[in-house]
Amino acid sequence: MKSTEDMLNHAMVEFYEKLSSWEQAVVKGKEVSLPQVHTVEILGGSGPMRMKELADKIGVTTGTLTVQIDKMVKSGLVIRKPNELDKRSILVELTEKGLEMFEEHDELHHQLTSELTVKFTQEERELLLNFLERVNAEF
Amino acid sequence: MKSTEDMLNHAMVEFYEKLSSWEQAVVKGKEVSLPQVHTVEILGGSGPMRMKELADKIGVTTGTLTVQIDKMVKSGLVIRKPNELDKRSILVELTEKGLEMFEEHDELHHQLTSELTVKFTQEERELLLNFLERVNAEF
DNA sequence: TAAATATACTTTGATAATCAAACTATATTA
DNA sequence: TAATATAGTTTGATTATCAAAGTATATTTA
Repeated sequence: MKSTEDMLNHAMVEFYEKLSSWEQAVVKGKEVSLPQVHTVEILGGSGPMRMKELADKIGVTTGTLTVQIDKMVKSGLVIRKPNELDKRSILVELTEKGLEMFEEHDELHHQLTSELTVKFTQEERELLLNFLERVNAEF
Repeated sequence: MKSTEDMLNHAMVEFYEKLSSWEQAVVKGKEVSLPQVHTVEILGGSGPMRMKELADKIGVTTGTLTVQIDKMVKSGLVIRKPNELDKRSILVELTEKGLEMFEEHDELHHQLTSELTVKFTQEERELLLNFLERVNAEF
């Protein structure tokens, strides 16, 4: 008999794997790459961010990110903004077009979330939200 | 005021992003690549699997997967097994060494899960497990 | 304060990952 | 049986990625 912790661990990994596959499938066939959507997703959720911080979140070096952001600037998704607080760094920010892409993508996530919790009562949804927020706070 | 659904959606995406960063950080500096760990994770969780199915889960073409599996066979993590039920396909299976890597990696996940739910009561953990299992079932 | 060290980002050159398309073999459908 | 579909591999070209070196600004240390 497996412990609750084992099963919880397994369920979390499974959820992650499935979301990962879903994300891959959603991006497939679009003109933007997965890392680019990932970037839009992060900037849309957290606002303008330094290169280093963004690179860490995505899991690439700043060298790699520089060329990726170059492309995204060229395609009009983001802009580089000087950071007055620390002139070594710069801030990457979504453009209007980037924000639109974020909102489109977020809408897909929203639909997915609805589908995944279609059999939940409103009370259960609120409880799940509470749990996830507490889990995220520990990260 | 945002709706519960909006917030739930946001919390799910945030959880996914954080787990994604964590995974990246855990693999960093190891001799295996992220896709390889991903493969080990999937095979460890679901057992032997056809190339096509595995490629879909990871989000790459079978061509890409063939060369990745070649490397993993060479490094002793997996083997190819004939599939008697359909001779066009083959099954990819973890070796003893691959299983060890899975268990090592799973232990890290286990630790993480413990940390993330450290402030949960046993009852809450069971409820979260129930929710996640229901969410996973809808996917 | 001045010098030394650290951090943020970019550039460059080499390596590795990825894809689409062509190819082989087996299954399924007409 | 013939035609079509599916699973996997190979190949050649493209793209992504990294490590290391270079530039500029901050921070620390002597």
